[in-house]
Amino acid sequence: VSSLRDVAVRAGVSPATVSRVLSDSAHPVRDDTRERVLRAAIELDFQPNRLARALVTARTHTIGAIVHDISDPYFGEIVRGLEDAAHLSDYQVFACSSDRDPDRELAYVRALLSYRVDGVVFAGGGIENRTYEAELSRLLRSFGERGGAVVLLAPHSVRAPSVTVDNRAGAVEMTRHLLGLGHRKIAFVAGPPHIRTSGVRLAGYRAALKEADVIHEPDLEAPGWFTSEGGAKAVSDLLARRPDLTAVFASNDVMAFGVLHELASRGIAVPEEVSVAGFDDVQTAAYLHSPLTTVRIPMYEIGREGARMVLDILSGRQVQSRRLPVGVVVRASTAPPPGRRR
Amino acid sequence: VSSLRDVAVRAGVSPATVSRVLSDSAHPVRDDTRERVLRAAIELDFQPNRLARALVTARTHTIGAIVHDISDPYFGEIVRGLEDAAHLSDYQVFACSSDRDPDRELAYVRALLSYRVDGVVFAGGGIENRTYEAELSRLLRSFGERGGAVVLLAPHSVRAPSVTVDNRAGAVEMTRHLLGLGHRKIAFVAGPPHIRTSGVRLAGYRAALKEADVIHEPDLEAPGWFTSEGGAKAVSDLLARRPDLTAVFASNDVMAFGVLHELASRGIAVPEEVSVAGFDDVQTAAYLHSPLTTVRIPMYEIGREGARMVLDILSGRQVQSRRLPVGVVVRASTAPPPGRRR
DNA sequence: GTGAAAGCGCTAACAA
DNA sequence: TTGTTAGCGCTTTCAC
Repeated sequence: VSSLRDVAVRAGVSPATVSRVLSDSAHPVRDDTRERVLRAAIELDFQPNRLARALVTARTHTIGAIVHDISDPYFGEIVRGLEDAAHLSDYQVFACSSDRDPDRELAYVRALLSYRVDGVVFAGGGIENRTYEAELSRLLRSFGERGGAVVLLAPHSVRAPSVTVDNRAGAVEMTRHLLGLGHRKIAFVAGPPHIRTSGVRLAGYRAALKEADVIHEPDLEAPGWFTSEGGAKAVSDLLARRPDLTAVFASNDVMAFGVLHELASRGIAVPEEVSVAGFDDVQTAAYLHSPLTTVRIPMYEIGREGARMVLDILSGRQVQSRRLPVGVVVRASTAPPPGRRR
Repeated sequence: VSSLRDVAVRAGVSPATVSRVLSDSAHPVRDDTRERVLRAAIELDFQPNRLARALVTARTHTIGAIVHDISDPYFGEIVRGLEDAAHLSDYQVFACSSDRDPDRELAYVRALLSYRVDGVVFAGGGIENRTYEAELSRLLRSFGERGGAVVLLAPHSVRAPSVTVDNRAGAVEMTRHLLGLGHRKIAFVAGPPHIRTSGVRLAGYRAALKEADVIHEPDLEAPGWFTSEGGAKAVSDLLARRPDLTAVFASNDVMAFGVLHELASRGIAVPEEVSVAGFDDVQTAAYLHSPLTTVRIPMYEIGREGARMVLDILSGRQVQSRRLPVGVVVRASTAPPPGRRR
């Protein structure tokens, strides 16, 4: 528990000199002095207090990441990417799970600002809620004014540079894939209604149907809340009102898992009787019994680029929002509908 | 970007008074003074600087969590539990993914200590490596001396209070389950050899075999590194040398996913031809086509209890290591071996 | 019940 | 090249 002062005393120099050596400043220090300082620091097992440093430099070397749920593999991957890139530049990340609750999210943002994080990254789709959006943009405005970096990794009401994918295009592409296989009764399992990403993916599905002149049938849509349980529930509701469906497009993989499970437990064969598609390409998606056809989102890269963008902003570099590619990965869970099989 | 000083000026009081009001200290403050301070704080949108506070109180209200990989659902769940419990007491958590690399882990620990976290939680099994273990215990000793709390959530060389499960018993129980079904050629897919948890689970498997007087055959064991890819690789190696195996016990679920995938791609039916068991009961385990029989580890609770334990230590309460229950969850992936079927 | 002053551990002018 | 000084924003004695 020694301080820089102790090191100074032991090395027989002033605290300033120690600081210069240990924070390798541009200020010149004679080589043998440097040596002595270094030796003293090692002997005392000195660990600089980053709080004290941050207090004067106004840089904490920390990034806050707001995610919906860190235990959701989608966010796990993103945070891992963030963390790895941050670590390379000696940054630490605070991950905060808001559970898509506006109040909890705001509370976390306030806490992060109190800790004077250098950057805040929003990994999940923004919550659609007037007061939340107003309050958040107010908080972030003052954060930005004092030099904080804000980066978005999904559709959001806040205006800030982003690293995103074209969710709409991904949904369009997957829907086309299913249409191309001959499906016409394609059900859609949506995310939570108040999350922007949900709406964007849904819009892509609808657009692709329209483009193909397939009538849009509202009773083929059901919310699945981006959870496995929700996906299972959704498909059982869908089956109840539309036993004629031949494909289910779950707008994230975790829901697709629930869908697959529910179908299996009803003895419905995938893809022979019903095709199932997901979205995200979460790690385990490829390892299912019937490997999941899905839209691949480069989550790790999104996180990594997000962290890099934060660091770029902080070092005054100009940044531009980026779009990372998405693409359908066809695996075994989709096939032509029963009638059409050759 | 206002400071406590600004609030003081606006409220017409001294900084000390503002501090007393805002950090609700025991020190008495007249009600109307308090009012004025509160109002001024709101008007200025004051956000206390927690770094400055931490510098004087020597408490940062942060906990560092060392995990092997935050994108692994096992750790995702634990971190979520940690985070939720920490959040309730206004604590934030830093999650650090070490990739089971001793150097990276030590680097993270040093960084956390530099940030003066109040507690460090080791979520993953300890790495077996002399220098690592020595250096780590040295770091943690001084950390403990200055009031830091250390809690372990898995087998570890470091000595500290822990929240763990009986990994050995879990492995024993699962092996017995398989033996009970009539299996005798039970393969075991192990975790990374240098991680303590791997060894403990392996020991449980071996002990159960011995107990049942089944000869222990080393060629029925293969390392799977706690990853899906590793699991897939392991089972294909196992199959090559032991085509007679009738069950595979993967010592974590993620590896079991790889095992299931590999078997499926070879057209081997689960559980009809080969039974598969996992360990952990990760979220998606229940949602597979053939829901996985596994040893349930209460990950969320482990994390939650871990955070509580840290907080207890910090508030000077006496803590005792805890054991949380484990138990086999029988699902569809296990059944009697082919010959024995009635 | 309130304020003045010192100081947490560090960095950054400014002098020397 | 080194040291002295001031101060980051807060809490906490100690007076009053």
